[in-house]
Amino acid sequence: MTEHQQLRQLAFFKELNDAEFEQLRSIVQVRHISGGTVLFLQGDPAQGFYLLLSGRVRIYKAAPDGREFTLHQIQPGQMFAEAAIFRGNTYPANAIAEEDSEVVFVPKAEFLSVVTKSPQISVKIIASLSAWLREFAEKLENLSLREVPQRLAAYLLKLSEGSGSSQLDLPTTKAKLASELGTISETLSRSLRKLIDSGVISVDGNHIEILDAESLREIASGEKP
Amino acid sequence: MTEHQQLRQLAFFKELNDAEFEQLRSIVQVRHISGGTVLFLQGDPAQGFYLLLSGRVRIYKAAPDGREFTLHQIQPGQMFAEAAIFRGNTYPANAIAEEDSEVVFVPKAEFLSVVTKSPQISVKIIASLSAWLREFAEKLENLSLREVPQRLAAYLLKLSEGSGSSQLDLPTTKAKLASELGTISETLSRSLRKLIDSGVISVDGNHIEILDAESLREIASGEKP
DNA sequence: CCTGCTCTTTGACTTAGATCAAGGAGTATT
DNA sequence: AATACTCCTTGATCTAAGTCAAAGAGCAGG
Repeated sequence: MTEHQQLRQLAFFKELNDAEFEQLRSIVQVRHISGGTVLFLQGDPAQGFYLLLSGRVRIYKAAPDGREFTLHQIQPGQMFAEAAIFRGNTYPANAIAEEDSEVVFVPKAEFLSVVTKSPQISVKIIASLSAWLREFAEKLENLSLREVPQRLAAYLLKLSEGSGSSQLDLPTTKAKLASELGTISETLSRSLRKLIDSGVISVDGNHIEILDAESLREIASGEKP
Repeated sequence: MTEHQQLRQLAFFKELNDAEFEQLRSIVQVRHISGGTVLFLQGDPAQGFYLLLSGRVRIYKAAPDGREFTLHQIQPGQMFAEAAIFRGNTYPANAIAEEDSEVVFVPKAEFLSVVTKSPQISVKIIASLSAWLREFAEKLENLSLREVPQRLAAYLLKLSEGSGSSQLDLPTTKAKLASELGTISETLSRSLRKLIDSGVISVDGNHIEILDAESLREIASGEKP
């Protein structure tokens, strides 16, 4: 597949006409990022935003003592850091490639001149920002109003709904998952153990099977302590 | 001031030409909301978004047991619930008028047909969503990586920067502030007491004076325990 | 196969902050 | 001025979850 085709397939570019597409294509860069590379750090001047083509990128906040909170795991096809170029002049979080990845980098200045003329692109941006917002609102709700076992149960249910199966594979290490749930690996480990011991799930490495979806739902909704 | 003038002054409408303004004006409704009225609840079908003209509206998440977390206090001139009409079909949180308020309600369907044609409006929406996103990211960082005294110190500093003075007035009750900081009034009360006892601030009702901004900054950044 | 990794689990302990309970303190209502 | 509010503070516990420490489990490289 040529780079042209690869770009054209992205949801972001799909609904553009050829002229708009060529205009954007001329300003973007495809970058190959090796696993472990930091794309940007919180506070860096925001010079553009990204679209993930392949691989995995993690967006996270970090505390001075090394603790981290994962805001989002970017999936191929998603854009990220788009808010940074519209408000404030710095990235509001850190981004790291968790494995070898390909990204499209869209420089800020050139993009802004395109976006003000193209309602189609604006709508894409708006949709993406809205999705982020919804996810963040949910994460805020989780952190402030729900405890770890509840968050874990909700996370597992969501994963299994996504795959449409009671079998699921954790997309990351458990340590990373803990950081996404706003806790640490030890606490996650204990929460998983509780679920295992009460017969709700079974765990083999990163593979999990939901044995009692009903109970899991009750735990997620807070009905079950 | 006529309603026409009042609307025209809103940042949201300011940069539109007369034709665009009239088009929008014909679809929006100005509503008078008395204090304590719930505008919408999480899960309600999203029929439109709002602009706050006057008064105060609080956006919050609620737990079944009555606990609440305040996502945002809307200030006059700001829009809210705009994400709801672009992604998902329900409001993702609750909204309540904290005092008598005037809002502009913009119905979803009519607005969507306007937005796809107007890059100016799109950019307004994008800017607002980006601002929300930044704030939510900061709140997530606070909840997951910082403890209550740190959050409180950062909040006070922000307020005083906003007013450009070491004197400041809390915009809400302390109970509401606690809910915004992700804690409860008892804990907030104790955190304030610690700051008072160490001579960093003085408190008289809802009025606070920052006596030692340097220490407050150190507490906010986590240098000082 | 051993050695040294990283990731994970489990146990013992500590702690920030929530909960429960009891008063104040200010303000409005009668 | 007495009553009844709402809001706030303080004290005494309780508990979820973080910290510290150690050991198991799986893997990669020599």
